[in-house]
Amino acid sequence: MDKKTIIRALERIALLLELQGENPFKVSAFRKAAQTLELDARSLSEMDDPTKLKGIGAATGAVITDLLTKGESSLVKELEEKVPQGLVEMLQIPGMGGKKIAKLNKELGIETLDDLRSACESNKVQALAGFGKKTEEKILKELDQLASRPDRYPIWKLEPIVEHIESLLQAHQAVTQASIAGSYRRTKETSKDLDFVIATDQVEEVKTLLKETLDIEEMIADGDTKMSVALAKPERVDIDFRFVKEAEFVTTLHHFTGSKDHNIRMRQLAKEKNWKISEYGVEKEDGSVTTYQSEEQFFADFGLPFLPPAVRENGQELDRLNELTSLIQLEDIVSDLHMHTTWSDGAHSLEEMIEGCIAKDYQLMVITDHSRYLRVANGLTPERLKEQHEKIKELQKKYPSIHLLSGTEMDILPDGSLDFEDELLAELDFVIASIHSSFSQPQDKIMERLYAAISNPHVDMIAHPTGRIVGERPGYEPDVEQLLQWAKEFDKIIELNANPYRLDLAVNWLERAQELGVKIAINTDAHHLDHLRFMDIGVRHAQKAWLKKDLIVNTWEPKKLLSHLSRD
DNA sequence: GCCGTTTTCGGCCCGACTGTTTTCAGTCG
Repeated sequence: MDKKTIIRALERIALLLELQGENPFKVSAFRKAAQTLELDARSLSEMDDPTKLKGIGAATGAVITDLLTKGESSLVKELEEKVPQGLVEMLQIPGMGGKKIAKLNKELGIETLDDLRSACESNKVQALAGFGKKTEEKILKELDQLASRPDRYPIWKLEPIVEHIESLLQAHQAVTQASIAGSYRRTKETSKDLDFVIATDQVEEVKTLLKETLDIEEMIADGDTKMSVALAKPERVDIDFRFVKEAEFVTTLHHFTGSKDHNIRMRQLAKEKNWKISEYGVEKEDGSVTTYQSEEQFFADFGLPFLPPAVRENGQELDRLNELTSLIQLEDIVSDLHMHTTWSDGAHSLEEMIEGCIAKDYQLMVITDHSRYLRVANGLTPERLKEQHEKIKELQKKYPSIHLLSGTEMDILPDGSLDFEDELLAELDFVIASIHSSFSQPQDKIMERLYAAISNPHVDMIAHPTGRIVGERPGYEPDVEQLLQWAKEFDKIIELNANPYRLDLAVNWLERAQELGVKIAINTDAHHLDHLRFMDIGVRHAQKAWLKKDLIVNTWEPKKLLSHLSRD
């Protein structure tokens, strides 16, 4: 019996209880018990008695004991028999929660989505107390859209929408401050919807601007302090706008940035002081309400250092305050080790990329155009690579303020060989190896290719280690644990590719890399000058894994990095 | 269902909006 099975059982119970219309506090007690186990760093065998944990009581403890001794839970079994499977899907319908679903099931015998549709079509639903004509119409409409709507959107699809709306708001005279909030601000790799917090005294004007400018498919809610819309284009994504007074902006931003678990911990902290946090400020013991100029001030009022949005995830960040000083920050980054130019498939010349990196105050950069195998990307032949190497040497004289390194992003070929000879690799300052082809090979073949690269003494780094595209494709699915072990063994760098399409490695693997002490580079893989800004997203992604700056080689002074690279 | 160094009962984070109601329940974040 492993911990995951127990966690899933407790969550399943919570879900089934919810669908029975049970007391929400009872439901959340099972969810909390699941979370208690989840957040405990220990494995099941390392705990003396999981039923003694805070948040686990008689009922949840019995489930755990059941699973440990009998391998199954009688409560799960009982509920599975009692609650029709079809009800679970109904929770995906906006506006439908446990209470309503339970009522539909109890009063009308509805068990499936099809049952629900026909009950609505024959107007049986609007006859129920608490339901009405509008609810019935809405259910029918949502049922039609259910299959076609993705439940989460990847960060790279949302980014242009966020940029557009932020610039729209910032340009409007009635808006004093505006910011994205929610999971997007916390740099989750996917988000369910977008949340904006807007400080203004002229709510109607701002609402009008948004209504007229955005391509809105549906108004979901339209109140004095909140407007919710479903965007039609470029994605059918839901967006919430919260309107507040200037003074309340910071507490509202904090509130809607979340996460929910972070807010719960903050509210508990407030309660210990007899304070109360709401989006409108912090109510002190004497009833006065404090508002803040910045989130730094807000946290400082609780005696806390600033917690970057990216770490405000499960509440445990408040137990890791001593790690914040070593946490990677954008200002720590002094180099970018992976980028392309017009020599292969980049959009800008060597000089333009160099000037772009100088503008970022970098002390070191590596030009890493593709190798010859990647014909679609105009990959460099050995001759052109040598020519580029000479050119970079010349440019170094012209740009003394930054260390220019000559590198390559060399393909690991489908047969496991490398695209360049060792002799040529030995001449380069920095060698990246990566996979761009034959993703569907079996895992052992993929691992054979990766081993050939990582064990080669001239290879310095493996780029985008899994080849995934967030929300789009899983990549070539290597055995990442094994890859990290090899990286440790051969002392090679593993990339965190900061391009929002990739964010490769994912957070859980970055945590594992740090555990093993594997060196990491955060690189933009820029194919365009504008892509150099991805460093920010990459750093925030790294923060989600609590990566310490010492482990990240592009925080290192050029001297330290160069000595590491020339170690052999 | 779980918790308690003011509590073994009465809270549980808190507030906005909608739709159904004539004062509020349910849902959502």
